[in-house]
Amino acid sequence: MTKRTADQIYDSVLNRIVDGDLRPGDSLGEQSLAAAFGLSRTPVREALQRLANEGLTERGPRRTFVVRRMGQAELHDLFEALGELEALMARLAALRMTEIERHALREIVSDSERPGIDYEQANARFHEALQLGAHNGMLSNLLADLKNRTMPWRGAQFRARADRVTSSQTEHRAILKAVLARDGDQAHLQMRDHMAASMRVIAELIGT
Amino acid sequence: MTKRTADQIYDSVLNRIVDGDLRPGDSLGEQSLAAAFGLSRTPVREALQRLANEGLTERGPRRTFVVRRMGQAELHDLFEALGELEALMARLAALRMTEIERHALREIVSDSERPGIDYEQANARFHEALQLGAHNGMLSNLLADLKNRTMPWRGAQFRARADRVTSSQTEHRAILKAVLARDGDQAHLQMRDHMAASMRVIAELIGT
DNA sequence: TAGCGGCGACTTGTATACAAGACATTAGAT
DNA sequence: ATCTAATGTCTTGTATACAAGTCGCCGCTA
Repeated sequence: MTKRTADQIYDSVLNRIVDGDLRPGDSLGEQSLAAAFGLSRTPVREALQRLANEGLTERGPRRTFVVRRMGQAELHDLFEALGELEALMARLAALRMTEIERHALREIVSDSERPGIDYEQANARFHEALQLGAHNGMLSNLLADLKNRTMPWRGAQFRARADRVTSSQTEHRAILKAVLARDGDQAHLQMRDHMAASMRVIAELIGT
Repeated sequence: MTKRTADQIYDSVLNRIVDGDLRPGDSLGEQSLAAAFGLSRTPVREALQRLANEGLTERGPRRTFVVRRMGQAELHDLFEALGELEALMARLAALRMTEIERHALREIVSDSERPGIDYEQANARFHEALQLGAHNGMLSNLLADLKNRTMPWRGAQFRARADRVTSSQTEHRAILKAVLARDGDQAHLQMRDHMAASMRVIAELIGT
């Protein structure tokens, strides 16, 4: 598995944004980054363009790339769209999942309630299972893209989920029940509420 | 407005895909394109990467870019997601549009029913007005992205709309009515139906 | 003949050099 | 003093050269 240096730069810059090492508004000069990585500007440019296409950076003063500034309004807009798409995903999963997929989903929810489990990981598996069950590749791509855009708030997401483990589990159970019952409307509704609740907690943490 | 050559290449390749000049599966070699445009590989690379990020190309045999193959399944998946987001947009517009925006939307619908109007353009204006009224920048970005992905079927879209002008106008009126009544649920529903009907006609045209 | 290994052509990946544009600063004119 | 225009510097945009990887092909071997 040969790794292209452009990908390494991409990962590194992304991590620095997530960790708060690079703050919104910070300028990302090509040559300074190239020097920092000991590489040429070419792969740096490629990485920055990818980040811009994914909405994490934007063009600044001299057409430089800067870390995108995102506040409460952007967070709200993002979750409004993300919530709707996740709700669609849940509806499709309820209607289209195979028996095997339904069984796997039930297992995942059961596992996630065992004490001592890494809930962050369990949550990810739950959403992935639904995504697979929705049988819509385009939707999966979109969701991956939008989740990428939540990266700058990853810290807040993590803290929020820690506080919300119990209620989040309850909501997951409600979604699971609707999916197993093949009730698309109910799955849609429950997922919308689930995402809205998540956003509210994150927004509170950000606001402070 | 200075035009970067990379943008020109992007536009040109995109148009060639839309026009069917470049067909799905065709290989897009960097140096052959560079030679064709009389430019160097650098801006060509940038353009191809943008196209790949927007889902119009994908990686092929020797890590070359090839025009992405998209059939009925992809069209279905795409419109499933696009329809849901447009429906969300309509709902938000119904709830959030200002009086000025509502008035503008009404004007646009009225204009679109005048004989001899360019319906393609009127339709675009209708959707743009709703987009503005939804007051969600992230959603606008997503919609722009998804509409870009429908470009390969632009010919079919055009023909479909020509056949559907009358029914499409009726649907637009229904959406307008719901939006003016601030009935979010109804706007959502009507827009979903509108998009589903559009997709059906396009799918038929493709199938032949 | 089937399988395997190396050679070779062609592709993308990366580095470096040069061109061009944008912005800040400053000197000059009114 | 203020507005304007030129200029210098720093940035990105583009071109070219070189490195490295991938795939097909041919010959060799068992």
